[in-house]
Amino acid sequence: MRGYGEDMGKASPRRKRATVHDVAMAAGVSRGTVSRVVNGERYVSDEARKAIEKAIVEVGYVPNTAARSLVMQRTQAVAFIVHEPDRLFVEDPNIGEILLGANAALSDADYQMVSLVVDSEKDTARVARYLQGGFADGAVIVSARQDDPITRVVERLDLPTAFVGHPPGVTAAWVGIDNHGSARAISERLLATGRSRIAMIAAALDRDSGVDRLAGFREALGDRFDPALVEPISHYSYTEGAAAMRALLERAPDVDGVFAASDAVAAGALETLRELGRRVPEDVGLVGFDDSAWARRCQPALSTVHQPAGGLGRAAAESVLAQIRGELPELGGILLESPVVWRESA
Amino acid sequence: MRGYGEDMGKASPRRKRATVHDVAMAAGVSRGTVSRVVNGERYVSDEARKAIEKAIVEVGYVPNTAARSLVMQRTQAVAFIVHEPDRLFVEDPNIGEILLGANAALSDADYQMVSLVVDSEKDTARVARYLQGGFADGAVIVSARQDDPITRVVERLDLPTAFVGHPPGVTAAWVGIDNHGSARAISERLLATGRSRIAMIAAALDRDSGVDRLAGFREALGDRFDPALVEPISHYSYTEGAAAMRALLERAPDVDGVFAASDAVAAGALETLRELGRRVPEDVGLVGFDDSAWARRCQPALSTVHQPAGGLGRAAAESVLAQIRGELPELGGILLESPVVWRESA
DNA sequence: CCCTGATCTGTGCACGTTCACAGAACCGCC
DNA sequence: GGCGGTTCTGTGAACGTGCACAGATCAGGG
Repeated sequence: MRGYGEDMGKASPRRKRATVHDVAMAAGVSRGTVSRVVNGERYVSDEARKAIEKAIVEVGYVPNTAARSLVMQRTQAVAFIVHEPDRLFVEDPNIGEILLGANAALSDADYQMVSLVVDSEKDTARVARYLQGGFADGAVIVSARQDDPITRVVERLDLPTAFVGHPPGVTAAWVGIDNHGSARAISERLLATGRSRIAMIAAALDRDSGVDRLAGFREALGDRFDPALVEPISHYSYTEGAAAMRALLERAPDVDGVFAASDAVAAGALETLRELGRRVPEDVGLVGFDDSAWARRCQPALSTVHQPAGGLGRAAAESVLAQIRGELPELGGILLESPVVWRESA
Repeated sequence: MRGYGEDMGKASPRRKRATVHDVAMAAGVSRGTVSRVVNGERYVSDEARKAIEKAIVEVGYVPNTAARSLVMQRTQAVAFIVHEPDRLFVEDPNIGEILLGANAALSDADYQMVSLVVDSEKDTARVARYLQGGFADGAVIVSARQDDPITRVVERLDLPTAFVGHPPGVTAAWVGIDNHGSARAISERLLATGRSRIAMIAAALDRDSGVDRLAGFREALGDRFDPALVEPISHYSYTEGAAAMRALLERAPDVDGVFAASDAVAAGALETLRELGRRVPEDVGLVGFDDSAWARRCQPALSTVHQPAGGLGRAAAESVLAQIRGELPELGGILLESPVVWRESA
């Protein structure tokens, strides 16, 4: 099947892509005019426009993104950076929804989303290099830690950025929910149902969300706050939640209310409670946080705080887009509503 | 810290990035030599190499990706395309793991992963345009449907591609599991535990996975297969699973075994069984498919088929990378092991 | 008849990189 | 000293696009 002497053999491994020049040739005009049509500018005669539009479909022209972004100094792409241990990325239902929300906002604005999972240090270097390579016009960053190298890179490049959640010490734009207030609200209602020995399984205290939820809990309980009834765990995970509940019951068998820092944690706790024969909500009231799929599927369904995950992603992406347009980011961040949802578990 | 009136005003909005030229100036050599150092070629004197390496960190040089991909005709990026209704993307635990597996393989090869969620028709057009724009050197495609426009675009561009799952009529590379064989295996063991009225909740019959699982079930049951005991649903979802189980029990109250097409479906079915007072596994044996987080957390834990989701993503990505290197894709696809896992539910 | 302004079109340059090529410097050897 | 080979370096393309600029054409008015 190798072609004969006809210069370029037929069935070449990959057909050369048509350029703006080919379109110009086919339409009998110059590159500049084609460029004007493609970018929808004024000052093009109807005749030329029609000929060019016809030529475009004929030769199958699609603009070369690399060339365009080289000359335009922008890529029409925004990075979605999630900084989590791999496992959690899968487990945490919020991240998927945040991703979809951000993706929707970016799609609407005709931007691409490049998602980067950074876990190991090697990944950190790779992502930093990538961002410095100028491959993205902005970044949405999820669950950054304190003193995060990625955060530093982004700040140094002063790339349009929005964080989901509010990493301490960062001045960039962020969107989030009022973890403190919501935690207080759900803890207060737990109190109002007549519980007296209320514990908390506090997770992710290296993150603002974890710290704030604990603070809200503490504030709600006031004098009745007992440090011995706080069980800290490292991640928002089911298994750690189950273990923490077990530890808590050993230490204080008389607990009658538990605020778990997330629905996954609550689901784990619920499992332990069931194993140890405690009825929920009769013996122990249990509440979670996130309003994820867990909450609705637990038996009994969890009372929890509704987290507008999709909205967070969308808002963060929109903030990045606004900054790309040259607008200044909102100072102090954006807070989205996160109402308490009451179900059967408390 | 701001400089004085030296031409370029102080605090300029964005500092111009250093180019290969700046490095050459600083090191007192030419562009070509810098390029050779950056790309690790031979024929560079130690002296020049040292001076250039020093200059690179001094001026903070990072290669411009757009310029490089323009001249190299490749982007060092692979698209990860997931074609699902948004909700399912979040619910389906496999997709997250597939994504991570693919991401890991691509990272190892120093490729970027661009993830594209296509749901609406608008998204289809956008993604097609994106791929035609030459922004990716290859594509991993998850859960394509029959007669998928994206599939057609990819074929037309003859872009290095690998599918996760085996869309009918597609000749490109794919990786998957033996849905047929695994479904048969788990159905046979269900039979072996002495069940006689065995039903199946069959999902996603517009996809190869759904069709194959049903076929495997049918083959295992042989003469005992009863079409009236097959309840079809459209997606692998919890809620549909719950509803299907209800319908099944109304139609045939004496079922004593159920093969649900996925763990999520099984979890829904389990919920219904519990509500209607059937004990699992005593009254009804129940098995799922996927070995997702659902399976371990159900009460009782589900017997199921282990699906190596991360491995599928990794294998698909590696196939794409191989094709980019110019190797021919494996004909007939790659099958990964998917062993049956026995737990308490059957 | 020329000038002014509006509309439309073509051309050269720049973006930052890689690659092919030409040439310089050095070595050892006849 | 000349010569072939190896090692090293600089230079001019090219990749495909957008943009600034210079012209071209045309209409209308003094």
